[in-house]
Parts: sequence; C-alpha cells; structure tokens
Amino acid sequence: MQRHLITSAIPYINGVKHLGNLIGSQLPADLYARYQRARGNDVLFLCATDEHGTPAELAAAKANQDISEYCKEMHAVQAQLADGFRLSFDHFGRSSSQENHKLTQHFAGQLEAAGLIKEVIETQIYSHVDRRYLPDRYIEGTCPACGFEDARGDQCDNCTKQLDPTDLINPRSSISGATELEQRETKHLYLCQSNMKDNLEHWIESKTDWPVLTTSIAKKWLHDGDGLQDRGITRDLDWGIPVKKGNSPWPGMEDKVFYVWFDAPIEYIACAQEWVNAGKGNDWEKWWRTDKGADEVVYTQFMGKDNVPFHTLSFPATILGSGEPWKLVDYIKSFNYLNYDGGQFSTSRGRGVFMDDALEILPADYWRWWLLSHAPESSDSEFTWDNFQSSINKDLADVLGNFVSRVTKFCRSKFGEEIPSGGDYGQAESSLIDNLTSQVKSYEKYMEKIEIRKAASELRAIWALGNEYLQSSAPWSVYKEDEGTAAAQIRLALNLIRIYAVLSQPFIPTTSEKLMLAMDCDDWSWPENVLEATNTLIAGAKFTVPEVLFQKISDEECENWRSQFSGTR
RNA sequence: CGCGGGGUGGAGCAGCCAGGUAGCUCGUCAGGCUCAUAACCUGAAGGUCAGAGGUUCAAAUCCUCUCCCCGCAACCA
Repeated sequence: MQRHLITSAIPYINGVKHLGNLIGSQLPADLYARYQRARGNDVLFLCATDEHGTPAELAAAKANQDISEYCKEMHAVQAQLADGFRLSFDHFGRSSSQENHKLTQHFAGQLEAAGLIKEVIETQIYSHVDRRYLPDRYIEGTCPACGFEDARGDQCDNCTKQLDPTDLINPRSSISGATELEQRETKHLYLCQSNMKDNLEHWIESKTDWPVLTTSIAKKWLHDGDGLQDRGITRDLDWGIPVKKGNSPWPGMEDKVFYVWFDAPIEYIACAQEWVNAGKGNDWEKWWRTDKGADEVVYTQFMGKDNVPFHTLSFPATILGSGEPWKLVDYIKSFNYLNYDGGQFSTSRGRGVFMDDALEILPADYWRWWLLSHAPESSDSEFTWDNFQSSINKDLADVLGNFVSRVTKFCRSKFGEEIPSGGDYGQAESSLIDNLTSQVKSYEKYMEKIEIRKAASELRAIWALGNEYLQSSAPWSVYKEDEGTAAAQIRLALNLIRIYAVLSQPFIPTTSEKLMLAMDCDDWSWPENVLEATNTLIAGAKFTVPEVLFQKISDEECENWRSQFSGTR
C-alpha cells in the first residue's frame, strides 16, 4: 500500500471562486485523491484558504466587517461549496491558523539561522487617507508613455508598458482616490533564494517526468534576466502572521507581518497539524518529516500555472533552506487557464459561472464531468454552453445514463427487480471481459499519470462498451428463444453497472453512490480482475431501477444561462 | 530580439519528446436495432497537419525563419 500526500493550491479567501479556479487545482486534486483511495492506498488530501494580504483587508473593510470575522465567514462559505462539489479533503484548513503562525515563524527563524535572510530597506508608497502602504497595483495615475489616465502602478493596461509606481503622473490610491501619497522608506526581510539557485536548479533538472508547463515556468524563473531573485517575505500590514524568529521577537520588525506567499505554502504542513488537532488524524509527522516516515510518501501538488514559481522555487527554497528533514514535493501537476465563452472569467465584472451559481443550476457531477474531461492540461481551454450541453447530454445522459436505464428496465419487465439466474457466459461475454480488462488497464494508466482528459475519454469508452455489448448480444431478441441466455446477459450487464459505479466514482461520486444504492450493493472494490468483478452481484440479489440519472440540458436552458452569466453578477 | 503555452477535417482535442501510409469525441450523411432518457449500434464523407525553407529514403513529428491566438513578466494573490 502506497501513501499519497496530495495538496491543492489554496484558494484565496476573497469571495466565491469560479469554475476556472475549481478546475485549476481543487477538482483535479480531488480526482486523484479519490482514485488513490479507490485503489486501496493511504491518502492524506489537504487544502485550506489563503487568508492574508491586502485584498482580504480591503474586502473586509468594504463589507464593514472585522477582518478575522470576515475570513471566518468566507472560510465557512468556501468549505460549504467544496462540500457541494464533493471535494474530499481530509481537512480544509486556514492559513491564519495558530498552527500556521507557529510554523511560519519557525521557518523564518531557521532560515535566519542558516544565513538565508537579509534585511533590505526599500521605498514604498504610503497613503495617509487609506492609512496603509499601497501595493503597486493599488496605485493609479497617468501613464508617462501614452497618457492613459487609468494606468496601474505595475503596468499600463493601455500600452502594456511596465511601470514603477513612481513613474506615474498624478498618482492616486485606487482604493480611496486619495492623492496625498508619500514615499516612505521601510525595512523588509528578503529570502536569499539566489544563494540556493544551484540547489534548486539541480532539483528541477532531476524532475524529468514533470509536465512541460511546470518545468518550463520554473526554468524561466531560474534563468530569465539576472536569474533567480531574492524575494521580500514581509509586508507592512496589520492582518497576517507577525514577524518573529521562532518564538522570539525580531528586532526592528515589530509591526510587520509575513508576506502571504511566504506563509501560504507553509500552510500545507500546518494544515496536517490542524487535521490532527481537529481530531481527524493522529500523526502528521509521518506525512511531512522524512525522518518520521515521510520518505515513503508520494507527494503530489496541484495548481494553476500562476502558482508554479512559488511551488517550484520559493517554497522548496524555504524547505531546503531550513536544513530540516521536511518532505519535498515529488510531482507537480499544473494547469493552464479555463476561459469563459470567448473571454476570461472575471470576478469583478461577474462574468462566468461561479461555484455557488453552478450548484444552484445543476448537480455537482455535471460540472465535475465537464470540467475534468476538458481540463486545461496542454493549453488554455474554454467553457462554452454549447460544448457543455453536448458533453453532458451525450456522455452522461446518452452513454452512461441510458445504459443503466435500458438494462434495469429490461430486467424489471422480464425478470423482475432481482439479478436473474440461469444461463452461462459465452464467447461474447468473454470477449467483452477481455476488452474491458484492457480498457480498465488503460484507464488506470492515465489516472496514475494524472492525464485527466485521456482518463475521462477512456472512462467514456468503457461506458460505451456496455452499449455495444447490449447491441450485439440483443437480450430482447434472445429472450424470446432462450430465456436462460438472456438472463446471463442481463446479469452481466447489471454487474457492469456496479463496475461503472466503482470506476466512475473519482469523476462523478454522487452518481456512483446512486448506482450502488440502486444495485443494493456496498462492495466498492476495484475491478482488479474483471472476470471476478462481473460475478459480484449474484443471482437472486435485489436491485431497484434508479431515477433518471442525468437530466438532459435543453437549448432553452442553455440560452438562459448564457445570458444570465454574461456579466454583472 | 523578454519568457512560456498553443495553432491538426465544421467544433473540441490526441499524435510530436524516442520521424515511417493522420486518430478520437461531437456535428453531418446513410444503414441497423427497438431493451432504453427521440436514446443505442454500424458504416461513410470530410483534414496533408498556420506559412515558408531545410535535414532525411521518409516529417504533423527534427532544424531555421515568419505569421496568428492565449497567458505570464517577480509588491495582485
């Protein structure tokens, strides 16, 4: 039995996430976690909310709420939606937890002791009206290059020129519009990543089996321009993890907090501690400390491409730099972006389908199936209602749903609601079993390699095998001449339903449970041996004809949703 | 010369790393079946692989250049 540690990039606390966020990390991670559990492996699957930083503070202020109260509420909202999508986290933690405070401060202390922290005095823009330092993108003004009046401090959206906030003419706070901005000197801690460049490069080079997307982004950061740069790991904010060296104060850094990107990945580890402290587990170190058994763990991370630099460089630098035996990631699965109907999803403009909307209009399995079978693995992909409708109606309703329907209804009308007895499997049946065996192997191969689209396509082919079998064996005709043989054919088909439930569970867990319930069975064992698996439901056992598994999506519904989600939520 | 990903029949994709008669799903057309959610099964038409040049007996696959789309560009997270 293999032990699998699986983490999904932690979603930012600020608001409900859209489908692009979902397919970018949490959903594929869930697929993999469910698959590994189904194969009998020991899995620890962790996710959390990423709660620090300026956007959270601003959102709380806008909602007229205390920041910690805001985060608590938003965490509950996200947890509920994760539940709605059947994301099977062993624990859904919070980066603001006490566990993460302690651990982040611990890492900082270790890095300092290893000589990997330096102090840098830099100039930041301070806004008196907002009473805060403003990150570059929160400063707007006139672009010195093109005269565009709403250029941001980091880049002009009109002429795309990269800017420094001090370049802007008539700079103002994008939060309050205040123009009384002051340049202030402030001291920050930097992580000396450049000292570890060779280490990191060597490590990345050894990962020859990683997706191109992952390694190419990592290498770009290693080699681009002047190479890997040192990074600020502190900020002048109120909400965050106070800067400390372990348990000791950090002189000169009293009013500062760690930068979210420093503490967020550490939450992966802290989350395992939260999992134990919540009474759900009893030993987090065997998952994370290579001196306590974690050297036997296979650790897989899932994330969108924007997260790759932090997971391939910054976080490993933190881990390696600590000099302690922490588990490093073994495989990073990264994703491109999902676009929405000809453009990007937009949180601010409410363009696209968000997790809460999605569950209001259709069950989780519909979304899970479409998103996973169209996961943006090799390039950005696009959600369109036409494509969604076609996939759901064909794959789920016509191929899988209809198969279940025709088998169970035929059986009920000819043999009653129990697995029919009599007859034997013959040539057609062993041929089906052979085909199924090889396709299941292929499905397993893709699931192991986390090639999600291919796995989905293989699963669909496995469903189609059932329809092909029925067509060629034609139990409805055979029944008229040879009731026994028809009984054997239907017995096999009913067993296929159970097998489909087991195989499909990582993709469509709710439907799989419905199928198992209908088959009155709780044997979720993986079909290691397909022949045996086709004899799991034995003659005489009861079953029920399930409700229509998947309701088809009509043109009219599509049209309504298209306009409903086109913008300004 | 900033970097990365992508450009394959009407649509969405696989194949490219390890060159050898272009594959899948949807759509279209024809046929079959009638157990089933007007579903299912079978077959056919349709592409010369963004463009140009090169290497090779042979290129979608390797090399060079050009064009187009998307994303990133380190204080947004």
